[in-house]
Amino acid sequence: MNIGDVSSRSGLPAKTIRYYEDIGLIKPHRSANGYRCFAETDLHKLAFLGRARALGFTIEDCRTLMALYEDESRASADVKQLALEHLAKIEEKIADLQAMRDTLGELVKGCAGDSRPDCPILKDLSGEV
Amino acid sequence: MNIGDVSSRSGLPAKTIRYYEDIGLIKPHRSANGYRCFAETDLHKLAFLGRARALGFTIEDCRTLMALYEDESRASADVKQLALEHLAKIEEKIADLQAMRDTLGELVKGCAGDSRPDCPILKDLSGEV
DNA sequence: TATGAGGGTTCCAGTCAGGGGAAGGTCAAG
DNA sequence: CTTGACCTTCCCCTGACTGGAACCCTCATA
Repeated sequence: MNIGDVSSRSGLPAKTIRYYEDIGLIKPHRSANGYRCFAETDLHKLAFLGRARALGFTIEDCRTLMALYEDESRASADVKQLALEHLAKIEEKIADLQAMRDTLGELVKGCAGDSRPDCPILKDLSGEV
Repeated sequence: MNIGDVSSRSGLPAKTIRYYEDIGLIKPHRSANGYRCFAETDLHKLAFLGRARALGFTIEDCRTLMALYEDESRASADVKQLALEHLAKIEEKIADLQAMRDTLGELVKGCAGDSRPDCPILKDLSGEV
């Protein structure tokens, strides 16, 4: 397969696939004309990466996950720990964003949103509380 | 005030303050020795920026917000619109993260986390569903 | 007077995960 | 033979800083 085929079959942009080769996540062969030549296993890896990235794992996490996946003697505890750490980061981000949303929501609620200059949002930002 | 003073009084790192000058958000004067020389109004602006950034506004949003703040004839509707758009982005991010959390949470729940290799997390990532 | 600590300055490079686009090689169809 | 769709490498760009090098300024102390 050429890169266009893997791209459409994996859903990943060609740029992303080249980048993943660049950082050593995949190692496709080359055809005589210099084109990348992907096997089914490469496609499988790319799909794996796409799903892991969609769950928010970092590239380095993905590298570790792939290594675990390929290691038949892995302990599921190692996978679970990585997932739990990632889950904790997600929870933290959610909490941060919710705090922003709550504060901002309150400010928006108090703002008339008309043609007058008086505005509690700016008032809060400027520190006049 | 020197940059160290504004840094501790605003809570922003000196690096960040220099960066804000670089991109034109503030324009402190200079002393004879070349040091930045901050007035109270600069400190006030930096505090404004710090609060806006803490609410997740982008730098460009902050630029707009500051301009609105300094424009006495602004309409609060403009501020409110900016805030509402930002709020919508926050909501979207929260929803994305919650979807990740839910999926990942399910996978983690199903993983024994022991010394055996069998792992539903890797199974899901590899597409064997 | 030297010197050392603790400010300050500029500039360059790196972060993360790719995206945009230029310049050029390859291949199948008309 | 040319056109158009692919493919290649290469370099710069993103946001919002952060780290570090190399150098300057000021003051207190030995």
